[in-house]
Amino acid sequence: MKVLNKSFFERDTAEVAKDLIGKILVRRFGKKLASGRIVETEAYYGEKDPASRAHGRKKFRAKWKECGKTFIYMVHGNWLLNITAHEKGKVGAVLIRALEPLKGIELMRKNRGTSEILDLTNGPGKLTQALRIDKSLNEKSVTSKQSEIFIADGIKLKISSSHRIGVKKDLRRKLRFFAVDNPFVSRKS
DNA sequence: AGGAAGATCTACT
DNA sequence: GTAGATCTTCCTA
Repeated sequence: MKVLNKSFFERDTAEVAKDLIGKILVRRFGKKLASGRIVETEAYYGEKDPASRAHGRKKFRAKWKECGKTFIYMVHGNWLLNITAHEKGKVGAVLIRALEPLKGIELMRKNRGTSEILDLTNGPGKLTQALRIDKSLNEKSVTSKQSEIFIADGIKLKISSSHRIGVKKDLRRKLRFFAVDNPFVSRKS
């Protein structure tokens, strides 16, 4: 299993978001691993993006400086998982919106309290529940196999794009990317 | 103290 | 498929 290195994340945020489709998100529990294929992402920019957490907030902009790190925060009672990714001198992060469960499915079932596989990780708040991701994993590097959370190379999937979901003030650009015809994508269009 | 935030679940038409 | 309650942390007053 090949782990993505830091340079992968040091590119334009939307490019990284698109390229993350088909990659494998791995969660380490000591020696045990749980994993899922990334099938849906969204790109968030900094000051020019009104929907971004970094918008108008110096504190976050400073934290986003380094690429390839987790950025986790709570919205409506759900933890959402982002990975910082941007070109040098810019600001941006990629939100992981949905996974296709690969390993550790039993564990995910337990964490989610449902046996329905399609319902385990088909949403940003759901996948963090399934993989037990919360604030304690904030600002961890995802570029090392030893990390509690990291991203490995995967396969190429057919990708489509759309506008972001749930944001009040979206940009004109389409910044959501998802795998075509994958049942784990949270929404069709 | 109050409200907003990248959502989810349930209960209906 | 839509509508409403509820979820928990952080930011602003």
